[in-house]
Order: sequence, then C-alpha cells, then structure tokens
Amino acid sequence: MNEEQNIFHKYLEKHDLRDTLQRELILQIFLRREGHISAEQLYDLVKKRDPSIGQATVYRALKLLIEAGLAREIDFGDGVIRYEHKYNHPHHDHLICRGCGKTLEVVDSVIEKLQKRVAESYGFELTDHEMYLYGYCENCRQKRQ
Amino acid sequence: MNEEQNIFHKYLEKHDLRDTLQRELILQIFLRREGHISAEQLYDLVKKRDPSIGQATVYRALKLLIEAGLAREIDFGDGVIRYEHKYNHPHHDHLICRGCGKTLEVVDSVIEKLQKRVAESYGFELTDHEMYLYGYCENCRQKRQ
DNA sequence: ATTGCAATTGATAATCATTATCCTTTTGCA
DNA sequence: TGCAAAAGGATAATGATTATCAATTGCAAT
Ligand SMILES: [Mn+2]
Ligand SMILES: [Mn+2]
Ligand SMILES: [Zn+2]
Ligand SMILES: [Zn+2]
Repeated sequence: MNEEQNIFHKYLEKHDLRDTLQRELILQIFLRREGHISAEQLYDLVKKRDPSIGQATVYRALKLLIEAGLAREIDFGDGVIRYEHKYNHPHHDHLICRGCGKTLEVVDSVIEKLQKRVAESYGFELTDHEMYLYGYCENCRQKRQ
Repeated sequence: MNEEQNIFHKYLEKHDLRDTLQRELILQIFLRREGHISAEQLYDLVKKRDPSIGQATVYRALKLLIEAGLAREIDFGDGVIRYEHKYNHPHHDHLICRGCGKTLEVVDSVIEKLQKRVAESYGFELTDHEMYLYGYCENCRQKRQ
C-alpha cells in the first residue's frame, strides 16, 4: 500500500467513513493519472473498469480526496473544474497557451514573496493565491506567422 | 456625452449595430456603478428604471461592452462572473478577504515584470494573466482572535 | 456466520448562471 | 412611409454540479 492510500484510509477511519470498492477504484485511477483531470474524464476512466459506478459517486469521491488532502481543484475559467494530485505535489501556478491549451506548472519564489508582501501592505494575512499566466507557446507562435 | 459613450457609439457604428434605448440605459447604469457587478445585479438596477427590459438583453449588452473595450470580466471562482470598468481602469489584480469577501485592487510592477520573465523562460509570449490573492483582512483577523 | 443500521450508492431530478431559440418589435435608411 | 435587418422579450435549453431517495452494503457487535 502506498502512502496516498494510507492517508486515504486514515482519513476514512478518522471520520467514520466506509472503505468501499468504488472509493478504492476511483482513488487508484486518480493516482495513476498525472496532470489535470476533470470529474467527467475521471468518470470515463472509472467506467471502463466498472461500468456500474455512477458519476455522482465520482464527484463524491473527489470531494473526499480533497478533504483528505490528496487532491486539489484547479479552475481554468472554462466552466469545468479540474483536479490534480496534492500529495508530494506542492503549490505551483499555471502557464497556459491560448492557442493549443497546453499548460505548464511554474513557480517563482520571488513572485511568491512579493505576493505576501503586497498582501501585508494592505493589512492582509495571505493564506493562498491563484495565478494564471496566459500566452502563446513557441509552437503556436511559429504556426501563426 | 462622455468619452465612454463616445467609444460605445463608435463601436456600434463600426459594426453596423443599432443604437437602442436598452443599450443606452444599460451602458449608463453600468458606468455609474463603480466596482465589480454581476449580470444579475446589473439587471436588477436596470429593471428599476425600465421593468420591461429582459435579462437576456443585459447579458447581450454586457458582451457588447466587453467587445467595445468598456468592460472586463472578473471570475472570483464562485460561479458568477462579475464585470468592471475597463476604460481608464488599467490592469490590476485582486486581493480578497476569505472572511468578509472584501476585495482590493492591487498592482505590483515587479511581479508584473517577473510574470513576463517566467513565461518567456518557457518560450511563451505572455498576453495576459490573472492573479487572485486570498487572505484575511485586518478586521476579520481581529474578530477571530 | 448473522444481524442491525447508518453510511453509501446509482439513478434521476433539481440548480443555477448563462445561451439559444423564436416570434414580435424597433431601428436605420432609402 | 416602407422595408429589411437587427434587436428585444419571453422562455426553453444547456451543462456542470448538487440534492434526493430508495435500494444496497460495510462493519461492529452479537
Ligand atoms: Mn498543476
Ligand atoms: Mn477590479
Ligand atoms: Zn500552444
Ligand atoms: Zn475581511
């Protein structure tokens, strides 16, 4: 059993939640998949392994994964929430191509420090932030000229 | 006639769009209101002046205002898109209190420069970005201790 | 192993902001 | 004034997510 599964089981136990086949399967498939995945995409993968699972169960399991600290929501503003691994996957921001949709994960420690400083200069205690950088990747720039 | 109205009329003319009472009223009310306003909030204000206006018209007019460069969308991730003035209201980011929902508009020129640099280091040409800083304002911090 | 029961599930209906549709009313211009 | 195209209002549709509810299941105590 890997560490994420362990965390999940501990979380279930601590909150008097039950360990079900559905939850195990959804967790397993979520963990196997790197990157950003929507509830529907995850549902499609889950269905392949067990067509009897309903999509409400996938939504419910994702909520659990977030509460357990294993998943994190990403909102690219296109009306669909995506999920990514949180365990061993520290905070980062996203660089998104407006041409092809490709996304890169980026972090700049100077920006992070300045964000904190800006917030404090207004009397805020910063808890978290979201930063989305939009532009055109190298490929897309070459195509359009 | 103020400058924004002028821009709007030029835009209508250029695109063979018609100058209607509804559009004028919606523009006027939008311009009077500072800050971030949702389509529904704007619709409520518009209804007070002319109850015969439908909310689809407000949505349609907001889209026009964006195309004309007079409005800009803000997505705080709560499922409702808000709109703010764009004319004479240059780019800025938002500092949001998780306690009371208060928002401040902030800009840090060093962060802006670094964002560009980060993007370029990945071969991206940055076109725009969104940055939301979340935390607790001074008031909310005092209340909770 | 069996039982009791709260937790869970799957199917389906409901939400809710935003869009599309469709028919009627205006607008801009000849 | 008349006409065609644009716009408006009412309302249905959309689509992701959430709520509901009857049937099933996990699990702890027997
Ligand atoms: Mn990511
Ligand atoms: Mn603003
Ligand atoms: Zn690209
Ligand atoms: Zn506050």
